[in-house]
Amino acid sequence: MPDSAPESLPSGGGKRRKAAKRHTAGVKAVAAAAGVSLGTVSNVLNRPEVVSPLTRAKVEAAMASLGFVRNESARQLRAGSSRILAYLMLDAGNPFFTDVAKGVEEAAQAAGLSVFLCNSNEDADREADYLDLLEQQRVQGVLITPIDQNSSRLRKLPSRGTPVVVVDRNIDDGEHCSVAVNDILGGELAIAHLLELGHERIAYVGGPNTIGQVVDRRDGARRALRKAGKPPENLIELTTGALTVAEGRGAGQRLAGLPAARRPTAAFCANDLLALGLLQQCVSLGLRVPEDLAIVGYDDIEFAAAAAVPLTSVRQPRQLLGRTAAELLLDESSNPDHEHQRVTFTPELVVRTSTRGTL
Amino acid sequence: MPDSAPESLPSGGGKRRKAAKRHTAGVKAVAAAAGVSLGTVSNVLNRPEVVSPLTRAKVEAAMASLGFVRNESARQLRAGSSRILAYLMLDAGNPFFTDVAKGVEEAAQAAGLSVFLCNSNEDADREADYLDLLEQQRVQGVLITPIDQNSSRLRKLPSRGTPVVVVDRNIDDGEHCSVAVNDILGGELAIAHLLELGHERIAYVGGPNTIGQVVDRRDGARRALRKAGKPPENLIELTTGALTVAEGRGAGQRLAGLPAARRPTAAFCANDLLALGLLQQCVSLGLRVPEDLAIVGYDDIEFAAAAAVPLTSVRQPRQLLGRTAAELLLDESSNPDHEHQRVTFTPELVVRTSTRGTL
DNA sequence: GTGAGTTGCTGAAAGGTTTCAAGAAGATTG
DNA sequence: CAATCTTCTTGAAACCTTTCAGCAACTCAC
Repeated sequence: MPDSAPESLPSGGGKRRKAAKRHTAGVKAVAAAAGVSLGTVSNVLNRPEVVSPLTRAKVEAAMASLGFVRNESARQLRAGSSRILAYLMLDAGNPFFTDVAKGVEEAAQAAGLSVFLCNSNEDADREADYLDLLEQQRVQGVLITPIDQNSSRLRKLPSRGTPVVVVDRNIDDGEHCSVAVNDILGGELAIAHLLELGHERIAYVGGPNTIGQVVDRRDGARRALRKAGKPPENLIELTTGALTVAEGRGAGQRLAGLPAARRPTAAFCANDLLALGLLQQCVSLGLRVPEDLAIVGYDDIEFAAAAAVPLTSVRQPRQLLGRTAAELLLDESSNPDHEHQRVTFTPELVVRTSTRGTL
Repeated sequence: MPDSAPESLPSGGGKRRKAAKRHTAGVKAVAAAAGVSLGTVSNVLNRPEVVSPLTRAKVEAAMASLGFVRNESARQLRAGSSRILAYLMLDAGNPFFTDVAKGVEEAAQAAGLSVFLCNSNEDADREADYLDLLEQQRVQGVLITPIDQNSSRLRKLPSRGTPVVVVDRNIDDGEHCSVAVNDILGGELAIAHLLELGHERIAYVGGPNTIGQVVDRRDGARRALRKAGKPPENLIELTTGALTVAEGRGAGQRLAGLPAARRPTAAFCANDLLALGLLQQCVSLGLRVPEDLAIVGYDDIEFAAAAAVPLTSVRQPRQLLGRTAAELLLDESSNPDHEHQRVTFTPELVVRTSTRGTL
């Protein structure tokens, strides 16, 4: 990587303490300092209302002066409950998922919980590692957009007491709730739109096929063709290795390299990152969008509207997706009568210049 | 929010268990099942090489059949160490920070640690809450891009044993390492470029001024003017409430509303999100970029190059920033001779159409 | 066949918190 | 003033793991 070299590593400040030793005072020290018992300190922490204002003040003063920091491991070990939710994301670099995360955070905050974000980065091993870790941490629950929805790990968690809600994917194995958007319908909307504009040869850009969304959107595309009475070969599949801008550029290269006669006149991309990369590459190789190649993306991320050619895209209710998922998770972990649910939202096509041309 | 309503909440699968009780087997149960002692099970977990292959197999079989999941709280309480780093981000929705996070994950993975991402979302209260939480969790260390670099909390953590590295900001209080890019220089580069193109009245779009980067980049801008012998009033400050696309659009609205005579001919934005919003709004209001308004962004996120008008931007070594920060943190928590360092990288101007026009 | 060295396993203690039954002190009632 | 309630506080047990000194059994050399 030809990135900037450090300009200076100079002056820096290795002043104080070296490798700091943990020297935190515990409840015991606080109790001694305040002249009360352990139980009382714990009460100040957990049930302030049962302790008299005077003692409480003493204890709080002691905590402040000793710099007491509650040891959450010990708390959780004894109390058995965690105040943390985790959202294991498919790709933290994709604005779609960070918007979903915002919805999750919103719901968690309302319930007084905190959220840890984990990024599997479309890597099944990392996903598995994180699932193990989160289970060992005994988090209150896990939200996940899985790369591998059939992972045995995924199915095992709930039966061992860690609730799991699957986000942006519908799974019906009776073990978790799931919240999704109808991806088949989304694919259908996209292709129906392109067919209506008169396109015949259409590329589908997406991959890998282990990702459920990629498959569903493609199946929706096929369905649209079928409904329109077109042969399935009219959908040309361009498989990518990931759902990223860089892969989109690669696909653009491949597409633009085809002789004009054989080249599709439109491309439907499994997400907006691919679409933006494809768009960028095609434009820079001299193809006109949408005249030479119409492009439809998926997700309608914020950057889609600001692209070189504003992107037609299939919009999903991102924050709502996250919020709903978190609420289901909270219900599962607090409501003894919880029943697993599958919630499905409906996507919506947003038409912009990349298919329709200037108005 | 006029977002899609649930299409169906039907069929769902409330089949199995309701609110699952935690019924995890512990080391004790495993020991009993395998016919060995607690200590041996622990050895299998932590020092597999000291236990004979035969016993190890028995124990592992017992673990598998009981579905043993190690309780990390107990482990950490006793062993005293956590295998987790946290990166507390300023804005998880900003691709710049997710790229930094990638660098962090890379370095952590190489060291066998996991990363939890937290999003303060430019909210000082949330930042404070997360800092408390992470300290209580006794994470191995905290990486943070602070919204409030003078927070007392921030300074207290290291003295209590939680190493902190400040990312994308230089602080010299002798309490932490920090890794940053020279933002003053970055601002200077941007403005020098605009001056060279002949612009006289230049807007600086950014805010709030509690964020260090916003201030430094502005100061760099001022310095460039001074060096060129221009009066400081030539820099017109447009203060925003956050560094987001939406705020950028708002600023665009304000700019475009000015009479052409008083309107700046160029705008330098504190980050690319603002720049993209500004660009989008200005274009949609009929301004031509760069003819009516030249725009320079900051960060050079992946989407900058794919924008309606490819964006001139100040590039920072994002992943390197994260990787370096994580490495410093690891050094701090493992090397007894650790000395705090301030590492500064050098930014680089990437010129594109938004200032230079078509070539 | 004795003593020293290995190897593998054991059992109790420790880590910091929460919980809970029970006690102490003070207030209220008849 | 005894009896009953309240209001606060207490101390020990429990949560699940890791650690470590020590023990048993075996091997090896002389």
